[in-house]
Amino acid sequence: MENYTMLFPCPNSSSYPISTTGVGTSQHGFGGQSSNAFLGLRPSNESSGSDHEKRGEGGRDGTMLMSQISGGINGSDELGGLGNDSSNNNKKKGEKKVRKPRYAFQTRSQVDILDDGYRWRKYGQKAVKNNKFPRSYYRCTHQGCNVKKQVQRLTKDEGVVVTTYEGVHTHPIEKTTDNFEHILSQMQIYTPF
DNA sequence: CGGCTTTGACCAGCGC
DNA sequence: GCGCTGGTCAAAGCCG
Repeated sequence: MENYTMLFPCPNSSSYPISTTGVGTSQHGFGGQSSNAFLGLRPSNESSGSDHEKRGEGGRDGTMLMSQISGGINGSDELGGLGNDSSNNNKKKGEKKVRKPRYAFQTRSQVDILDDGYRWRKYGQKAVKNNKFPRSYYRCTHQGCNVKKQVQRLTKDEGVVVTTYEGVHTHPIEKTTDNFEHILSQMQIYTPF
């Protein structure tokens, strides 16, 4: 499966009484880059170099743990396409497959789709192995924006939704609401018991 | 009628 | 080489 690298420190956890847990198999340890990764979704170059060194600063007491999935090969943040012509350049023939860095985070939420201010169109759904819930694939509907996301609910804990973003939006958020808080408002308060 | 979801088919990568 | 799995496409249907 994919490798997940944490990178969502969410500094003041006290403000938001939600709890999200880190996405499972983080083989690379925390990559705690304190960026506004979420909604900014800014890729980091480190995925390409495999110099994942753990900087324990972030994520440990964070409420939302964000993960970067280095799809195994190379996160070449080029994020290229973004508005490129029809075919995505992810798969060129004869070339090493270049995969955009992906960011995943788990949230406890009743709803699968967190309204992050962007508009998404569903383009696929697949049953995944070892999971009784299907994984849904969404694409940003904004013209020229190639951002994708996957949404999956965990079998182990049906209250946990794993959202994986891939790419960076090339346009401003469409709903200018305080989206992050909106997201948080949709999350269920997590009590360990 | 346009945009979105659903769903089966197709394709590519990967492990055996 | 083959089968499995993940990811995407595209046609059909639904809904506002």
